[in-house]
Amino acid sequence: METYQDCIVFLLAKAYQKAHGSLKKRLHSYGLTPIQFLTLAALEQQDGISAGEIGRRLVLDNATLSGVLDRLADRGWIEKQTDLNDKRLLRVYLTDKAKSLQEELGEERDQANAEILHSLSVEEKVLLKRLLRDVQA
Amino acid sequence: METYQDCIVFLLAKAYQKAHGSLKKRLHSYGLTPIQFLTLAALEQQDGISAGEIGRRLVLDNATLSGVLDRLADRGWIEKQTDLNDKRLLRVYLTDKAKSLQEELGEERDQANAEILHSLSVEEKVLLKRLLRDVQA
DNA sequence: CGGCATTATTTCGTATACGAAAGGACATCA
DNA sequence: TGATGTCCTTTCGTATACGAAATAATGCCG
Repeated sequence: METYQDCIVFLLAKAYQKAHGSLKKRLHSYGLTPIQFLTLAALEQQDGISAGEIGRRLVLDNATLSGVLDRLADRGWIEKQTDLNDKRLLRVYLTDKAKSLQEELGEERDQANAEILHSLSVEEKVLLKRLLRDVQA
Repeated sequence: METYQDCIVFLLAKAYQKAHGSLKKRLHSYGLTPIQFLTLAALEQQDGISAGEIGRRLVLDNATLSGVLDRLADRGWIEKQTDLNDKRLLRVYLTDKAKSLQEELGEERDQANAEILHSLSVEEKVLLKRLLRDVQA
């Protein structure tokens, strides 16, 4: 008989739960959540993109992102700015604070990744990432 | 340079997001969410276990489970009953409605699992499940 | 040019998540 | 037996998620 333990939704949920918790702890002292961190990471790749564009890249609902950006702005990580040519667009820019902590945060992310995957071999780590990408696609 | 796309937290989040959405759609006509479904599945393995025991098995926070059980009870899927020998324990029982829909729901779960993993070979499906269990451990 | 579909964002309602505190019940030990 | 500590559950505050409705701005078509 199939049980909930075999359900891929359960397995993914629990693996994500653990991974999320691991990164969350490492970011706690910065006052950032994993999602807020990912939002900053998207902006590091391309600063000034719009809210909608961030949502597309991170596959985040606009409704969710709206609150995330509010909190990031409140705490001085980003600045929101309406595009002058198209006033529908909300452009988002990293602040100096965010830029100066970029490297430190990257190290926390690397350490979290290592911690989460510590029980896997190098080949398994690569394989898992590929399989997860295949599932998403 | 490492990017957010390589971050295991991101990959797990997005794979989970997709899997969760797939099961969610299939359960929608029953008025159940994936978590509520998993809670019923845990009770199918052992009816009458306590709220805390469900939380341990599903690795769900008690605070979360409290609301989940409320909604399941409101909608007639379970019955809550305080243990007479230890009044701290809240024992949870499936209703006839839940039992009668058990098989149907199992089929929805199987179809969701198949849909989520359709791009993987049989070996890859097995492998992914093992890797996810290793990550959790 | 004016009406209207389209696009971008926010707001709302509901449902997880989770740390922490609160509350009641049990157990133990002096 | 009574004080204390522990266990179980709920409540509270905050942060995702997401469908759907609301709002605002743009673009296009007649």
